[in-house]
Amino acid sequence: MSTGSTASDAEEYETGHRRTTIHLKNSERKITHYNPNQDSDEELGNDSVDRMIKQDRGRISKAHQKEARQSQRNAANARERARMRVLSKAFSRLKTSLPWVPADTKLSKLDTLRLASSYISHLRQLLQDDRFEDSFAHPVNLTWPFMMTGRSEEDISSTGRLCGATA
DNA sequence: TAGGCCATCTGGTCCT
DNA sequence: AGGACCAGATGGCCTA
Repeated sequence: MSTGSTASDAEEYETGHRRTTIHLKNSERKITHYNPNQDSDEELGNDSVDRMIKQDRGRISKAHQKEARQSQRNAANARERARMRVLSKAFSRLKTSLPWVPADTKLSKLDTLRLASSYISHLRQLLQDDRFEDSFAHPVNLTWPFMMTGRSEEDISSTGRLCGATA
Protein backbone atom coordinates (compact mmCIF):
# COMPACT_ATOMS: atom_id res chain seq x y z
CA MET A 1 0.00 0.00 0.00
CA SER A 2 2.94 2.24 0.00
CA THR A 3 3.26 3.44 -3.55
CA GLY A 4 0.28 3.09 -5.77
CA SER A 5 -2.58 1.18 -4.23
CA THR A 6 -4.53 4.26 -3.29
CA ALA A 7 -3.59 6.39 -6.24
CA SER A 8 -5.63 6.64 -9.37
CA ASP A 9 -4.78 4.53 -12.37
CA ALA A 10 -3.48 7.54 -14.21
CA GLU A 11 -1.19 8.45 -11.37
CA GLU A 12 0.04 4.91 -11.04
CA TYR A 13 0.65 4.70 -14.70
CA GLU A 14 2.58 7.91 -14.71
CA THR A 15 4.74 7.12 -11.72
CA GLY A 16 5.33 3.63 -12.97
CA HIS A 17 6.72 4.88 -16.20
CA ARG A 18 9.53 7.04 -14.96
CA ARG A 19 12.13 4.69 -16.31
CA THR A 20 10.18 4.07 -19.46
CA THR A 21 9.90 7.76 -20.12
CA ILE A 22 13.63 8.10 -19.84
CA HIS A 23 14.14 5.26 -22.29
CA LEU A 24 11.69 6.79 -24.72
CA LYS A 25 13.38 10.14 -24.44
CA ASN A 26 16.71 8.50 -25.15
CA SER A 27 15.38 6.89 -28.28
CA GLU A 28 13.72 10.11 -29.30
CA ARG A 29 16.98 11.92 -28.81
CA LYS A 30 18.68 9.49 -31.17
CA ILE A 31 16.07 10.18 -33.79
CA THR A 32 16.01 13.94 -33.46
CA HIS A 33 19.75 14.25 -33.33
CA TYR A 34 20.03 12.36 -36.53
CA ASN A 35 20.15 14.67 -39.54
CA PRO A 36 19.86 13.01 -42.93
CA ASN A 37 20.99 16.16 -44.69
CA GLN A 38 24.12 16.48 -42.69
CA ASP A 39 26.50 15.53 -45.50
CA SER A 40 26.29 16.92 -48.97
CA ASP A 41 26.05 14.80 -52.11
CA GLU A 42 28.99 16.52 -53.66
CA GLU A 43 31.41 15.26 -51.08
CA LEU A 44 30.19 11.67 -51.37
CA GLY A 45 29.79 9.33 -54.32
CA ASN A 46 26.39 7.97 -55.35
CA ASP A 47 27.18 4.59 -53.82
CA SER A 48 27.96 6.23 -50.56
CA VAL A 49 24.73 8.18 -50.68
CA ASP A 50 22.74 5.03 -51.38
CA ARG A 51 24.49 3.28 -48.55
CA MET A 52 23.75 6.15 -46.21
CA ILE A 53 20.09 6.23 -47.22
CA LYS A 54 19.85 2.52 -46.49
CA GLN A 55 21.55 3.06 -43.16
CA ASP A 56 19.19 5.91 -42.43
CA ARG A 57 16.18 3.78 -43.16
CA GLY A 58 17.59 1.01 -41.04
CA ARG A 59 18.21 3.36 -38.19
CA ILE A 60 14.77 4.90 -38.44
CA SER A 61 13.00 1.57 -38.68
CA LYS A 62 15.04 0.29 -35.77
CA ALA A 63 13.99 3.30 -33.79
CA HIS A 64 10.40 2.64 -34.74
CA GLN A 65 10.77 -0.99 -33.77
CA LYS A 66 12.23 0.04 -30.46
CA GLU A 67 9.39 2.47 -29.93
CA ALA A 68 6.84 -0.18 -30.82
CA ARG A 69 8.48 -2.64 -28.46
CA GLN A 70 8.46 -0.03 -25.74
CA SER A 71 4.79 0.78 -26.20
CA GLN A 72 3.99 -2.93 -26.16
CA ARG A 73 5.97 -3.20 -22.96
CA ASN A 74 4.10 -0.27 -21.47
CA ALA A 75 0.81 -1.89 -22.35
CA ALA A 76 1.95 -5.15 -20.81
CA ASN A 77 3.04 -3.29 -17.68
CA ALA A 78 -0.35 -1.63 -17.42
CA ARG A 79 -2.08 -4.99 -17.80
CA GLU A 80 0.18 -6.47 -15.17
CA ARG A 81 -0.58 -3.62 -12.79
CA ALA A 82 -4.29 -4.13 -13.36
CA ARG A 83 -3.91 -7.84 -12.79
CA MET A 84 -2.06 -7.32 -9.56
CA ARG A 85 -4.67 -4.81 -8.43
CA VAL A 86 -7.35 -7.44 -8.96
CA LEU A 87 -5.26 -9.83 -6.95
CA SER A 88 -4.82 -7.33 -4.13
CA LYS A 89 -8.55 -6.59 -4.08
CA ALA A 90 -9.24 -10.29 -3.85
CA PHE A 91 -6.91 -10.49 -0.87
CA SER A 92 -8.72 -7.55 0.72
CA ARG A 93 -12.08 -9.22 0.18
CA LEU A 94 -10.76 -12.45 1.59
CA LYS A 95 -9.50 -10.58 4.63
CA THR A 96 -12.87 -8.94 5.24
CA SER A 97 -14.56 -12.31 5.00
CA LEU A 98 -12.46 -13.57 7.88
CA PRO A 99 -14.40 -13.29 11.12
CA TRP A 100 -12.85 -11.95 14.27
CA VAL A 101 -10.36 -9.91 12.32
CA PRO A 102 -10.85 -6.24 13.12
CA ALA A 103 -11.47 -4.24 9.98
CA ASP A 104 -8.50 -1.97 10.54
CA THR A 105 -6.15 -4.87 11.12
CA LYS A 106 -3.06 -4.82 9.00
CA LEU A 107 -2.68 -8.26 7.55
CA SER A 108 -0.08 -9.31 5.05
CA LYS A 109 -1.14 -11.41 2.10
CA LEU A 110 0.64 -14.38 3.56
CA ASP A 111 -1.12 -13.89 6.88
CA THR A 112 -4.44 -13.59 5.08
CA LEU A 113 -3.88 -16.87 3.30
CA ARG A 114 -2.83 -18.62 6.49
CA LEU A 115 -5.78 -17.31 8.46
CA ALA A 116 -8.21 -18.19 5.68
CA SER A 117 -6.78 -21.66 5.58
CA SER A 118 -7.10 -21.94 9.34
CA TYR A 119 -10.67 -20.68 9.19
CA ILE A 120 -11.58 -23.23 6.56
CA SER A 121 -10.09 -25.95 8.72
CA HIS A 122 -12.11 -24.63 11.61
CA LEU A 123 -15.34 -24.71 9.61
CA ARG A 124 -14.58 -28.20 8.39
CA GLN A 125 -14.03 -29.28 11.94
CA LEU A 126 -17.37 -27.81 12.91
CA LEU A 127 -19.07 -29.79 10.20
CA GLN A 128 -17.31 -32.98 11.20
CA ASP A 129 -18.22 -32.51 14.81
CA ASP A 130 -21.82 -31.97 13.77
CA ARG A 131 -22.02 -28.85 15.85
CA PHE A 132 -24.19 -26.84 13.54
CA GLU A 133 -26.32 -25.61 16.40
CA ASP A 134 -23.25 -23.90 17.85
CA SER A 135 -22.17 -22.34 14.60
CA PHE A 136 -23.23 -18.87 15.66
CA ALA A 137 -21.36 -19.06 18.86
CA HIS A 138 -17.91 -17.56 19.06
CA PRO A 139 -15.48 -20.41 18.77
CA VAL A 140 -13.25 -20.41 21.78
CA ASN A 141 -10.31 -21.78 19.85
CA LEU A 142 -10.23 -19.02 17.24
CA THR A 143 -9.84 -15.65 18.80
CA TRP A 144 -7.89 -12.60 17.97
CA PRO A 145 -4.93 -12.58 17.87
CA PHE A 146 -5.45 -16.11 16.67
CA MET A 147 -4.30 -18.28 19.50
CA MET A 148 -5.52 -21.49 18.01
CA THR A 149 -5.58 -24.88 19.60
CA GLY A 150 -5.77 -28.40 18.31
CA ARG A 151 -3.83 -27.75 15.14
CA SER A 152 -1.14 -29.54 13.27
CA GLU A 153 2.49 -28.80 13.90
CA GLU A 154 2.84 -27.22 10.48
CA ASP A 155 -0.09 -24.91 11.06
CA ILE A 156 1.26 -23.82 14.37
CA SER A 157 4.70 -23.13 13.04
CA SER A 158 3.34 -21.25 10.04
CA THR A 159 1.08 -18.96 12.03
CA GLY A 160 3.02 -18.78 15.22
CA ARG A 161 4.18 -15.36 14.22
CA LEU A 162 0.60 -14.17 14.23
CA CYS A 163 0.00 -14.74 17.90
CA GLY A 164 0.02 -11.17 18.97
CA ALA A 165 2.76 -10.13 16.61
CA THR A 166 0.69 -8.88 13.73
CA ALA A 167 -1.96 -6.39 14.61
C1' DT B 1 19.49 0.15 10.50
C1' DA B 2 17.94 -4.45 9.15
C1' DG B 3 14.14 -6.99 7.81
C1' DG B 4 9.42 -7.52 6.14
C1' DC B 5 6.06 -6.28 2.94
C1' DC B 6 4.41 -4.32 -1.13
C1' DA B 7 3.99 -2.33 -5.91
C1' DT B 8 6.06 -2.24 -10.12
C1' DC B 9 8.95 -3.59 -14.01
C1' DT B 10 10.61 -7.12 -16.84
C1' DG B 11 11.50 -11.25 -19.52
C1' DG B 12 10.03 -15.89 -20.13
C1' DT B 13 6.44 -19.31 -20.94
C1' DC B 14 1.98 -20.92 -22.05
C1' DC B 15 -2.47 -20.44 -24.13
C1' DT B 16 -5.97 -18.83 -27.46
C1' DA C 1 0.55 -12.27 -32.52
C1' DG C 2 -1.19 -10.85 -28.39
C1' DG C 3 -2.67 -11.54 -23.78
C1' DA C 4 -2.44 -13.94 -19.24
C1' DC C 5 0.34 -15.75 -15.87
C1' DC C 6 4.52 -16.29 -13.33
C1' DA C 7 8.81 -15.49 -10.93
C1' DG C 8 12.90 -12.69 -10.14
C1' DA C 9 14.77 -8.07 -9.42
C1' DT C 10 14.37 -3.58 -7.57
C1' DG C 11 13.22 0.26 -4.83
C1' DG C 12 10.24 2.52 -1.37
C1' DC C 13 7.89 2.52 3.03
C1' DC C 14 7.29 1.04 7.69
C1' DT C 15 8.42 -0.99 12.10
C1' DA C 16 11.10 -3.10 15.81
